[in-house]
Amino acid sequence: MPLSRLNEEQKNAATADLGYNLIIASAGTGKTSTIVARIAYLLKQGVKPEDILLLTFTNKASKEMIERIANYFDEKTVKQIEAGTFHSVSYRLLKKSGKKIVLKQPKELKILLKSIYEKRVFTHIDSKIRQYQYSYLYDIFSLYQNSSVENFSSWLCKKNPDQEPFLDIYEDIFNEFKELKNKFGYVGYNDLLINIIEESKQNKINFKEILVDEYQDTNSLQGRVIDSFECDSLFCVGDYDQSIYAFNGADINIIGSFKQRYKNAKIYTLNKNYRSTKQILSLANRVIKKNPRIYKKELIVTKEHKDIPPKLFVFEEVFEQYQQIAKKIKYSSSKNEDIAILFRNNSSADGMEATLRELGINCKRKGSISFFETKEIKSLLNIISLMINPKDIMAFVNIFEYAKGIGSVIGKEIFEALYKLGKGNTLKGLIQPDSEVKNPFGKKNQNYQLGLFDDFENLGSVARFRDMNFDEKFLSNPILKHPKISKEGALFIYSLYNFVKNSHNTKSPYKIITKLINSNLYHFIAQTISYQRATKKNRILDKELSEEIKQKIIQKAWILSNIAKNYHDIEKFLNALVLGSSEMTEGEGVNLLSIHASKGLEFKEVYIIDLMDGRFPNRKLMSQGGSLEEERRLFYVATTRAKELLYLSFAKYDRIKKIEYKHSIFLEEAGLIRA
DNA sequence: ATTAATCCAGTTTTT
DNA sequence: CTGGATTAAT
Repeated sequence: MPLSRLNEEQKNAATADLGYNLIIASAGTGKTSTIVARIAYLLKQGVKPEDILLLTFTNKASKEMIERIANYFDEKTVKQIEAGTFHSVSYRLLKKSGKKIVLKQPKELKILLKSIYEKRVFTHIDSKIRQYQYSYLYDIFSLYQNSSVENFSSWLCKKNPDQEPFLDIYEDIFNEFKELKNKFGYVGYNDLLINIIEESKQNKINFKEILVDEYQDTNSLQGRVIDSFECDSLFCVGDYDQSIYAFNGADINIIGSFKQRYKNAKIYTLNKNYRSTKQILSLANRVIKKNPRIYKKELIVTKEHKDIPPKLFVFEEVFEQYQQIAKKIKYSSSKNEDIAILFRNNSSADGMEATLRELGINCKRKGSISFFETKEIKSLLNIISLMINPKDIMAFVNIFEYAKGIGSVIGKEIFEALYKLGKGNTLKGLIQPDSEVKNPFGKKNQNYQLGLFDDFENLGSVARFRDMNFDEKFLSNPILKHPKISKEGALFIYSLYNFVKNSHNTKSPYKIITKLINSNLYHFIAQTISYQRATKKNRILDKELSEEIKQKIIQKAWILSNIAKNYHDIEKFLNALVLGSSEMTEGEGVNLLSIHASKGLEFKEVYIIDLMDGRFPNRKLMSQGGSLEEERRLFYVATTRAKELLYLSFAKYDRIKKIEYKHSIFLEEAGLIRA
């Protein structure tokens, strides 16, 4: 049993009585083992698996813990434990209550917000004060939702009184934003949490115990999610010094005030470090000591052997740094998988990766832009989004980017027309238009005063498409009367029509993607993308190259269809991608990670690179509400990832950006450089 | 007025 | 490489 492997303090925590328990677990003290053991203990005590809720920071973390528990219990039992991130658990619970949910990426919701924002006029009384740009406004609103229950205006006013003149406009924008999200059927990350709080108020969701990993990074909204379940037993595990998500509303006071907030709360502390060598730990502690303390911390080292001191490398130039690190890794005796390169900003990753490649070293990186963000995959996903949610105007307009002669304006007009023809369902409007509606383009007749004719000046004649071999039903769709649709545009709509007709009843994600890949619609899109990419600066299309690119595009599409094989429900498939796609990693070999992404992981050999003042600590962020304490915690997290070998490095000059750098202050605090 | 093409600047951390 | 702004073409 997992309990037998624990030390005394871990065992005490894992077998704590039901109630409000907070476990302060410093880096490397066996936090995961303790959670795993706790769950095993609960199951052994007869708690039903479906009454256990495990909340983790990433889906990967919960998967790993569940797998470890699966070593001791049968699969069926383990599978019933409700586990995942706050967001994915909320999604599943909402889904259980039968709601239809279509998740949207923040990036897309920002575009929606932008369209609302641009209709507003900001007048400046004082020319020095400017309104927030839409993107920042979105972020600040998201931060507000995550950290406060008061209304947005007063929250923002407290935070930045300068913005007072715009508060009413902001308020108005977000009201409309909410309306539109409703209208188009969009749900964002925060909405998941807000909705589950509402839901559990109405229908109480019961758990015997809720376990929360990385408790130091919960924010107020997440805290309210926990409280909304009104659970009598909590098992929260965290470390004050590893709180690194303040930008997302994470509030260390949540962990600090645990005792005040919960009756008869008990606090357990794990002090024995099993991960790192003495010298690595004392370096980490020297730095973190500069931060104010809430709980006392005395780490006890258990690893006495192989105590190699951490080493600092200083380079003249950034690129030289990457090269030398790559070289060092090449001749390292550690396996590539046991090595990690950590950095504060993702911008360090590209240069480092390229240099590693040059020496033939493989590396593993988060699959960020690489796969799901490419046009060929995004267009597929947009089409699928539209199939699930025919009200999805953004997916619709994005798809029509690939239709010649149809931009965002005409795209929207077509959408609105189909919306009318299908009584709220654009796909129905396309394949089975309401015959009552003769002219779906009604909006323009609001301009009587301007002397414009109602409707369009001239509805286009459908006769222009007579020679295109469209089927009769399609040809009779009033949508084709839009005067600005060209033959090519009509052909594109026809291919969408055919695809929808053939697959709107298909439920299996794999089948639907297969149909899509084989459709004219996708060929059209793949063709367009490949032409774009094969067209050089001199505007000449390289036919051979475009054919090659097209094949690659189709190959990628097949990869997506393979991923889809793991799902039976198309809606769940799509939402799972939104909830988890950023966690996917690509490749094998040396781990290339941002410090944020390295949370919870450990490696035998760790390199922390680009330790320059300005970059780390990130001065730009600190000026926007970040803090040196938070940056210091980041440094602490980074150093404590290392088990045996820790290397730190920086460069004095960046040739490309032409910036001279000083070393990071943390290197002084660590005693590696004299001030 | 809308779309398509072209050029330029900028790049934080995550669900 | 992308998002945004500017410009040319329909």
